[in-house]
Amino acid sequence: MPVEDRKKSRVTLLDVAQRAGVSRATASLVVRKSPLVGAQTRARVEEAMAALGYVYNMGAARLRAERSNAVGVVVPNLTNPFFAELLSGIEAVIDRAGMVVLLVNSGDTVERQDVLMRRLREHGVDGIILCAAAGTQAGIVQQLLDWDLPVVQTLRHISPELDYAGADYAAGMRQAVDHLADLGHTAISFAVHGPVHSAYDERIKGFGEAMRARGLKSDHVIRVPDQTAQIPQAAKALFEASRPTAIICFNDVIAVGLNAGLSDLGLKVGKDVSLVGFDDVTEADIIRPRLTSISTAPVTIGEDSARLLLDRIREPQLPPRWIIKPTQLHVRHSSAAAALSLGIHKAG
Amino acid sequence: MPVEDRKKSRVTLLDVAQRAGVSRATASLVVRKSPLVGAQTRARVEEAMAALGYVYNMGAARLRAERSNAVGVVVPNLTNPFFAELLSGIEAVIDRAGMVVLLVNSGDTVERQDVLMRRLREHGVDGIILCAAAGTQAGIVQQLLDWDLPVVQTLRHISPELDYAGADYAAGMRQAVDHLADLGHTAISFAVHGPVHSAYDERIKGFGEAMRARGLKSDHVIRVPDQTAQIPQAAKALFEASRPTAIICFNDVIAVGLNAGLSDLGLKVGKDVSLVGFDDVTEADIIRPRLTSISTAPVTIGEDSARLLLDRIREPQLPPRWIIKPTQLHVRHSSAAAALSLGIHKAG
DNA sequence: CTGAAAGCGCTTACAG
DNA sequence: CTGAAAGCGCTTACAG
Repeated sequence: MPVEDRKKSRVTLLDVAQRAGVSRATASLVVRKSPLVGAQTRARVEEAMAALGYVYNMGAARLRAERSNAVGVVVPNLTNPFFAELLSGIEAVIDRAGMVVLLVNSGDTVERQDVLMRRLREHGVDGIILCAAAGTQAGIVQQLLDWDLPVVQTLRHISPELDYAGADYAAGMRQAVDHLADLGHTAISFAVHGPVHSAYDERIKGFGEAMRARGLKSDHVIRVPDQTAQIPQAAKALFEASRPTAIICFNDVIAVGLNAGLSDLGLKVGKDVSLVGFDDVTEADIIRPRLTSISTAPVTIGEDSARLLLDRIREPQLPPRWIIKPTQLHVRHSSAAAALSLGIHKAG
Repeated sequence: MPVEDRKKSRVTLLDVAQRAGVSRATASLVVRKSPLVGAQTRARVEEAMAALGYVYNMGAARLRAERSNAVGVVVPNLTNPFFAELLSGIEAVIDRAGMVVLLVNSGDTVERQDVLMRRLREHGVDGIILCAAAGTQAGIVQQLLDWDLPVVQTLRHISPELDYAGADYAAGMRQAVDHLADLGHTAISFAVHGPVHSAYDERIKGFGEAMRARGLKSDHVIRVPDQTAQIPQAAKALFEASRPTAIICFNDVIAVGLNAGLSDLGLKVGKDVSLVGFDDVTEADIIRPRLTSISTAPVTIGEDSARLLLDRIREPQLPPRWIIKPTQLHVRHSSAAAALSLGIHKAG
């Protein structure tokens, strides 16, 4: 038959009901797996669905039931492998719940984020997992409440009133500092980059407090380029600025870049200078020297945030919950005792 | 007012129309930016929408109009940075079209893929971008035609009847082989892993043909572990098997892993042995030695596949189109003249 | 456990 | 350019 006719003849729940000899309401109950329907009735309906090639129409269901089985996920960036892992955790949990992820990328700008949040809302998502763009104002929370839309914050938080899943970044910095201080390092720099947000602040603050707690100077915080490709070149200036014997990195992207840059300068990482990364991405174990890093388990954070959202959709009145996972120090070969690191002064 | 009431009082197009003093149809035309509406009428309606906090209900629109402004994207894997880049390209184009991405992860199994394709269909997506799970049968195409659902294949193809966006993998292998042969290498191995699909076959075939074209033996194809963390350990066996002076890698993940494994064996990559990667991910330039690699531009492929899908949604009767991008050789420091590579025999 | 009726919020012809 | 009516496919009470 012609295409027109095929389109017209889309099979509906009524068709299924008629073929099965039941009412539309009963067919609807079968689709939704209600226990109210008897076994043989259910079987007849299911057979009819199969025979007719019935496709459930979420759109129609959503219109009546105010439930879309879709959640929005707003990330600031897709190419950073860290966010890909986060997304992977989110997707797995949402998928298991029989729901679907609407993915949007804010590019870390609040304007785009605003447009995209509206778009998600128009699409009727049941809730949103938000890794807020840098600069997002806490005022957004009021808007979200007005919208009556469940939201959980992930990795970055902007308000105590909203659920949050993240890692204990300050504790992670403490682990990094203590590890290096225990190895005898005193001149420790912190290499950072990227936009400023809660996770940034917590790391900066964590670094400062941990350094001071060990009686060390905490003012060696140095920004390196945001562009991955340019990070290696930043190694030189970083040294000339403060002559560190050890460097803690804001993330593993920086660590990998500086590892290259230091080697370009003729320095042996893990001998002349120690390097500690942050995030512990898969790669940390397969670069040389193997990278000592603080793991923040992005997949787990993704799973946590998805579970928080599912709970909140189910029970909107729940008080805000924060799941903050401890970080873990993975010692590998890029960090070593300070005595061995003195060789760095050759580099000047 | 209580929450119940707020929910009830969801503002609809009718509310907007009444406040603006027009009919619902007119308000609908304004929402859809129809040119049929006069400027001052439009202004009145828009003002009413703003005043009332109107939110367009895609679900209702879709029910009537059979258009969801959402496309499904099926990937086999999210944690591989390569797919994240692909996704990034797709998302950018779909976003620019005012549409939204439904993201699902098949885990590279056809069973999951089947479930997820159905789910996307129930959600009423306007089309699907499919990076088919390994083992997907060409029979799926008939199902897709029955479903009347626009689909474009990306990175991997299973049928000539469907649109496809990818890279010329065979040509890429030729570039890699020619580059190494030009440097005087004759004992060249090909390190592969992962599931078997069209892109896999094309690379294997491309390697074999290119080697034979240069009069070289093409049987040194060696599988390394799929698990990234285990790749470095595979370097030793790889050598004992065939004593290559150069290795071409199926992708950069393998190249980075072997780079580490070779260095663990005391071999200098780019001197004792040459290494050529495939994909040219960002990282290729920031590991040491810098990795010679064949770029396949995943972001561009993502953009291409999204554009193909948008075109097909607009014009379903278009003949199938294939966009196959040329690859590019990026020579860096991991590949060098063969004479320098003889030192490898020390490793035995 | 099942049926008849109403309605979710929009768009689509069809008149004017 | 605008209005009144019908209907997309489902679910929700309400009776039985």
